[in-house]
Order: sequence, then structure tokens, then C-alpha cells
Amino acid sequence: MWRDKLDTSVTEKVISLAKKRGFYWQAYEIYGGVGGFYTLGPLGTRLKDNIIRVWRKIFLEPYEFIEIESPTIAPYIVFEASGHVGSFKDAMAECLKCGNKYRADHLLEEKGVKVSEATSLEILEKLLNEKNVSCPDCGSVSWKVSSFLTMFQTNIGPYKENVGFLRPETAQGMFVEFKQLYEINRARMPFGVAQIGKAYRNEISPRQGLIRLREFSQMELELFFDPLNDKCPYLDDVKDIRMNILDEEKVRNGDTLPHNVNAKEAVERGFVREEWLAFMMALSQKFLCTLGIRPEFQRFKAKLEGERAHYSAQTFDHEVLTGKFGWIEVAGHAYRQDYDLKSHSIKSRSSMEVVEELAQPIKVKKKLAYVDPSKVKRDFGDKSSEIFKLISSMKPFELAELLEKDGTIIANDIVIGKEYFIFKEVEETISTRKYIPHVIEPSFGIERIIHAVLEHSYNEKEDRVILSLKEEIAPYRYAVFPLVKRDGLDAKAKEIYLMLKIRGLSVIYDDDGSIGRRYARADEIGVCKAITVDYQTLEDNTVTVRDRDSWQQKRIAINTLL
RNA sequence: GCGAUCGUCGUCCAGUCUGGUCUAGGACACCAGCCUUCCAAGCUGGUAACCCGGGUUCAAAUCCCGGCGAUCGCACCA
Repeated sequence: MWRDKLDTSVTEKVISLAKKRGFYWQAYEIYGGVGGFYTLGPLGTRLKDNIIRVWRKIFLEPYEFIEIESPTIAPYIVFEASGHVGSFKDAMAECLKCGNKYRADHLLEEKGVKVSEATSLEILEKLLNEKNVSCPDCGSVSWKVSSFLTMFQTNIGPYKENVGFLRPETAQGMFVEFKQLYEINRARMPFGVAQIGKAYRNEISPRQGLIRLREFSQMELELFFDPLNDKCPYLDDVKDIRMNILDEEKVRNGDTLPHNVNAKEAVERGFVREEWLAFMMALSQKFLCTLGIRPEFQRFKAKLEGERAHYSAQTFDHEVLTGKFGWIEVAGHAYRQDYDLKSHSIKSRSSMEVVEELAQPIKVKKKLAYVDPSKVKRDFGDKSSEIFKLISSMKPFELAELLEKDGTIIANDIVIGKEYFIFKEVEETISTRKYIPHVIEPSFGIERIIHAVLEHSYNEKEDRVILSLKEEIAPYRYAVFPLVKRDGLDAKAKEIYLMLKIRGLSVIYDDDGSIGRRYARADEIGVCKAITVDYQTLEDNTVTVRDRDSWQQKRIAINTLL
């Protein structure tokens, strides 16, 4: 069954449940609320922690990938090197008549005027006004150009000129520390580094609740690999995971019926360029399934050339179908190539290369040139010392290369020919290869996942709400209730509650109202099992355990609860 | 950011057009007590709101202006 629509009312219901029971709500409400900022409540933070735990279990633990926590503020130069200063800064053209804003470069390109990212604001404004570019909305031809930077800017220390940015992604923290991490990880390749933390984007108009935030949480993994040896050894492990993939061709043609393939087939059939990318996509699907989102509500949608981030050679959005918001992107899987490491390497002038020891050392023949001092002295006399000085600053193989190419060496206008050198050919053994690793990056937005998971866990049964959260992520697994609050049942229930709590289980206690009301309350926040203490408990130390989804009850002995 | 629509207890809704009767009402939820031997039962009581600021007026939830926020559309979403 292939569905492309969900009941839109579920979204509203989830949002109001989230607020009512404390998963999440808009922040700063006492001051009228500020767009793009949300607070996670007590249940939301537990859910988030559990989601993160599952993610680590799926993406990091089996492969011994490592995790770091880097600062959320970085100096200007970091995002200059990464390309964010350039591509996060859009030149906005504002129509002076109707006030609508457009991307200045888009408007000009429609007129056939090519501009680059480096084109200054003044020139853009001049071009727009001179070329009579008309406003798509009102037709006016007078423009004002200004830039809008979607990164939050701040100052580091007391100096205005020392600009810093709140990171728009956690990834750069891993790239700038790459060399150190590579060493710490004992130079293993391929290897993965993850970071879980906040990122900030000053969206122009954030909407849709948790879907587009100005401050949000990411779980990102940078998988570094050798582009000449890009086999992923784990493809067989994920062969049973079949993904719905809309490749570039389908997206271009507007075809929404996806291919259904596993990672290996996705690569073989040319949908996905890199094995590691396909592998991460498969893990991503496994991850969302573990969180309770069924595969038919998931798909991977390729980003077309112009839609991709500046660093990406191929990107798939991992999307989940929701009610009101339709398909939402909960993760992006990007092939970042060596874009970031290379940029940081050039900007910082520090090496980002890794060294590979070759299995078979390669023998390379090399020509070396040595000067013949006696000939030089004989023919150049007093000027010899100058010549020796120059020549000694060069290595023998460099001299040989130059002489091969030009036939002469020129030192302070003195031309020295080949005949003053003695050539030697040596065989050198090369046992290493240096390269800048390529990167596959799965990047998850936690808040979006929280929302998607809640929508897909939301059920109604006989006018009651049941949040069928998987055991792995439910904020509480157990609830303990006394059937009634007297005759010692409450004391016994509390005893059991504490026993479970001491064992580290997530458990709540509730003795308020009727037993039915408590079951209902527990169902609504996704408590998996309700343990009820009744009169029989006092006689034979058994309790009833009620399942949240089936409402079935089983009587079991207290000592088998653990 | 622009345009349209909108903003009342935690939630949903009444009241706004036609200013006074609103000390802002109801339902559900929540809290306290009673009751209660398995699925939101019942009884009693309680907490709780006119988005913010300014203006008009004898009088503003109600009319006007500004701000903030929300929804939708446009644009943006690396």
C-alpha cells in the first residue's frame, strides 16, 4: 500500500497534546511568543534523550564511531572557509513600491544577466535599476538591495570587529578538529565522528511549529573515507532494509512513485553515488522504524543540482509523511566530498591529509642532478660562490626537473647549462599515499523527529488518546497504581514503585482519581505498561500488568517484574 | 518580509457587528475533599483568560492606531 496522505487533523491533535501534557510548546509565551523558538517540556526532554540513545545505538556503537562536543560559537573565519558566509548571505532586492523581497540574483538571471556571489550590493542594485527589471508582483522597476545573513552574528570579546557566528550546523566543529580526531582515533580509515547539539539559523519566517526553528538540535555524523577505496563493508548487514527512493530523474520528472530498493541495489542502479551514502540512508530508515515510523511513511528524495547545499555533490532528504505538513524532511544525507576539509586546509594552511600505507610499496625512478664544482669554478671564476649558493637552496630532484624542462638554470642573470651537472638516476620506494578524505554526512533534526514520531504514535481508541510510543523511546515505561487508595494498597503500590525506580527503570506512580482515569492518563503520554496493585496482591504478591495498546491484562508475580 | 484572515481561562467555544447588562459565561481538563474492588463514573468546592502598548469615550473584550504572535498565500528554507 502506498499512501501519500495522512489525516490532517492528527497534526493539530498532536500539537495540542504536546502542549497539554508537556512534550513541547512555543517559548516565551508570556511575552507573546517568539517565532522559531520552542521549549521542550518534561516529557519532551525524556523523549529526546531516548531518541538520541537509539540513534547512538544504531549509528555509532556497532561501528565504533566517535562523538565530540564542540563550541556553538565560532569565529568568522571558520564560516568564511566553510562557504557559509558566502552562501548564507543572500542579496535581497526589495521592491520600493510594494515592498516585496526577492533574491537579487534570481531576478537578474531571469533577465539573462549573470552575476556571481561576489557581485557587490551596489552593483546589483545598479544592474536591477538600469536593466529595468520589473517586480514580479506589482511591475515596478525601482529596487533597493540589501543583504540578509541567515546566520546569527555576535561578537567575541569586547571588540566589534571580532565577529563570531552561532553555528548553523554542528558539522564544522568536526571538520576543523579533523586532524586531531584522526590522530586520537589512531589514524583509522574510514572513520566516523558524530556530534549532537544545538544549531542556529535566523530564518526569515519560521512557521509550522517544530518543523522550522531558529534554534534546533542536530545529530550529525561525518563519515570520512578514501575516495579511491569507497567500498562500504557493511552493505550486506542492511540488505533487508528496503527504501523508497525518488532519484534525481524521478524528482526532475515529478514522478512521485518511488523505487523500492535496498542500499546495494540503490548503488548498482545508479540512484545513489556512494556506497557509504546508501548505507547511511539504510541506517536512517532503520532508525526511524525503531522510533515507530513505518517504512511506507518514509521516503528518500533526491535534491536537484540547484537545490543542494554549496558543499554537496549529492543529497537525499529523508522524509516522513505527516498530516498537515505533508512530507517533511527529518534528515539530510549529503555527499560533501572533500569540500570542507579542503577549504579549511587552504584557509588555515594546515594539512588535512591522511596517510595511507600502501600494501605494495611502489618503486619510482627519479632523476637527480648534482652540480660539478670544478667545471663551475673553471668557467665562472669569481661568480662561482653565487652559483653554489643558489643551487644549494634547491633539492637535487628539483634541479633535475628544471633542467629537463628548461635546459638551463638562471642565477642572477648567469645562465648555467646542463653540462655543469652530473645526472644520476635512483629508484625510490614510496610506501605511503596522502589524500584528503571524502565525507558522507547524515544529518538529523531532532525536533522534527519528535514531531513526526508523535504523529505516527498517535492513536485514538473509544474516544481516548493512546500514544503508542515504542518502548525504547517512551518517556515512561511503567506506571504503578493502587486499585484504590486505601487498605494498604497505596502503600504496597508505592513500595513496588520504589523498587522499580531503584533498579533504574523509568516509572511513575499515580493514585489520583479512579483507576480508569489513571489508565487513560498513562495511555495519553505513552506509558507502556500499567502495574496495578489490588487486594489479591496483599495475599499472594501478584499484580496485574496492563498493556497500553491492547488493554490486555496479565497477572504476574511481583518478583518477575524485573 | 509582504498581503489576507485572526488573537477571550490549560483546551474548545459564547460574548465583539450594535461600547454600559462582563465583577467576562459554559463545557472539558486541572487542583482539594468525599466516594470508588480495573478502563476518563458521581458529589462538593476551587484555581484560571479578554496578546502587548497607545488612542477615542463618561464608559472598551467590543471602535481606531502601532507592536507581537498565529494561520493561509507569495518570497525564503544553504
